[in-house]
Amino acid sequence: MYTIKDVALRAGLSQATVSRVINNHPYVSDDKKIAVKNAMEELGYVPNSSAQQMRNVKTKKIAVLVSRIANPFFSQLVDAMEKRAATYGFQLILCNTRIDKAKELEFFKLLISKQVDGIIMASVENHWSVIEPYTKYGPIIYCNEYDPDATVTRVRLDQIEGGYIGTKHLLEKGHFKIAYCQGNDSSVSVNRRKGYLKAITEVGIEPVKEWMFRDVFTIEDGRDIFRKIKQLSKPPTAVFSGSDEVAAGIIHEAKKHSWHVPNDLAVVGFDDQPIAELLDPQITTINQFTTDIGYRSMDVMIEIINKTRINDAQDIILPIQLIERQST
Amino acid sequence: MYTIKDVALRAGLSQATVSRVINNHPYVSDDKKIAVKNAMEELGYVPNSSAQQMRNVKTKKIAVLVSRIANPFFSQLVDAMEKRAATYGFQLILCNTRIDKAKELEFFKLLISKQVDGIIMASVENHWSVIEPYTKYGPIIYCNEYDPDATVTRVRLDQIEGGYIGTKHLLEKGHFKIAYCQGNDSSVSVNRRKGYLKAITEVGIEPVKEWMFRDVFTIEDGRDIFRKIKQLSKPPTAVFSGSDEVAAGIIHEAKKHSWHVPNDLAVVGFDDQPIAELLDPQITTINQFTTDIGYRSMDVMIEIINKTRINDAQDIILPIQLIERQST
DNA sequence: ATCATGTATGAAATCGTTTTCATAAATAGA
DNA sequence: TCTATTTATGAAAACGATTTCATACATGAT
Repeated sequence: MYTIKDVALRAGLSQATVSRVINNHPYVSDDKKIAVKNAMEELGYVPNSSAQQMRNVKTKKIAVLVSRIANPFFSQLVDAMEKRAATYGFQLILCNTRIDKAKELEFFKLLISKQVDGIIMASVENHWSVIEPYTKYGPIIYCNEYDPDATVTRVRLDQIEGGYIGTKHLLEKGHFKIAYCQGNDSSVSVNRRKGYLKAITEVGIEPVKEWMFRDVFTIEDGRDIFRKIKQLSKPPTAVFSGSDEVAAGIIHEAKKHSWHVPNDLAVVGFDDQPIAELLDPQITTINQFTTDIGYRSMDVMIEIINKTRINDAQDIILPIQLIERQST
Repeated sequence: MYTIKDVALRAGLSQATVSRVINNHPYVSDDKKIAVKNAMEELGYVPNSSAQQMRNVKTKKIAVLVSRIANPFFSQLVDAMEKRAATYGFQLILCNTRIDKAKELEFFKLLISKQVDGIIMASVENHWSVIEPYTKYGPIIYCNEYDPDATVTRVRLDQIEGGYIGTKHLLEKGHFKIAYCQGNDSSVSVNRRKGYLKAITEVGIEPVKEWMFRDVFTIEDGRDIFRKIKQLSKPPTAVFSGSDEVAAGIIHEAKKHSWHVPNDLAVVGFDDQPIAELLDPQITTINQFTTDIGYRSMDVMIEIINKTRINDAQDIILPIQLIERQST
């Protein structure tokens, strides 16, 4: 394992000069520059990152918090983030919080101990008041999560609008009994519900408690939802589900019980995942332009790290779009 | 930002004693131990990782190379790896090689510059002879990739068997004209093809060049394959596709062109992804037990890092299983 | 009482870089 | 020609931890 000392020795120069070449500082003559580069090449020398970081060089690492990378929405999002990060020479540290508050907090240690230059929170479990103290250790931004209290940049979609246009679409299709599924009480869910409620109350419909489902995340959860709906004395005729996975579960189970989608039950998904187009019937869904959110969040984070942008309480809102297919 | 010096000052002790408490070394009296812990607590002190790593403390980070995290097989695999890594206090650095040899080599710098304790290669682009020189900088293992030359631990599935049982299944269903799809020439693809060829030649069938498709990865590629098959003067009656995504593309496009699956065209997938169960018809596929490969690889890597296992040319082979559904 | 051993602590060296400071040579301006 | 500035280089300090070395006090055996 070679150090800068070895390179200096081999080039017949001082460590300082080698360091200057590495960080291409001015005032190094061309011949020495070449001598150093040759020595580095010959030894296969790569600077020890820990030593560099001790001198306040950036780690070029960014932690990305997601609840679970196996969720296609997140894996697509992270894929986009990684792609953009790589073009700037940054690495991603993958942090699965698994919807666990304590686990989420643990990851902030990466910032305190200077293992990362910043944190992108693509999922957030804790309230802002508990996250805020960590901001003094480095930049934290929100991605796809919205907390009005958070005094940092929030790259996100208008989830209220998402809930609104999805529900509105069902209303226009003639449905008045619309169920609503959500995961946990994240800002995303809360805002989508606001949109849903806005749409139905606009036309004078009261929300029905039995049609509001919580903690619905997976395909299997979707199947459960269908079974529950089927057992209701007054079942809804449409469901606004929180994701395409849930929608797929509902639709698949409905077919198994010989319900016709959309005639017996209309279903709206969310995310426009590949599966939405493949299922029979194809799923009407809401496109979140995942790749764009990923790119944009990473751009913002890198700008903040490079100090070409300040991290204030600012919303960057990206568009959202209904894609009508066969499930409604 | 507090340092060990601040903690020492506050506790009225030396840095050495504080360090001893952090690394719980023996020979520290209980009262001082408590004093140090209180001081650390009060200041919210977390040791600077770079400084620790300078003294050869482990980084507790492992790089995972995959071709693309958005591929559900990889995101599931990485999810499992992260879960297991977290229980040992390790973080994952996500490296998307995007099937690029140069990009793959870049990631080895993480090892040379001591930013990670080891590398798990869940995809490999370069030949072993170019990877081998990096092994002197730290442990590298293969996961789900098989290179007989590689003199490191390889956690993998018997892909020859996978290709064999999938093809055999089609033969038993009465198909003799079986097409074969693969991605690039990775060890996985090469071995599966061996299994495919073994199965057909066993019953005296000659491989047909027009039925061997390459560079097939995505749902869209699957659709292409169907269109190509449809145009053939002598089309196959069955396809062994490289993944459930490809299978889904083929099946979906076939339905669109009013071909009946499996009567007009039988399709075998690979991976047993969620989609395999949701599609109509459901996809007959081969289960790779992704979670198990992830867990096992991470166990092996951590054992090697902890020096409780040596990293020799050893194969750890996990089982593989055919799941018969409706597409065959 | 004396010596060996085990326990407890701190001063200072160390890890591999970057940066400051000092100094010397080269160039430019008068 | 003389001074001021720019260019070029190296010695040594600094970053924040861990570890070695030295030292001192207890304890126990003789």
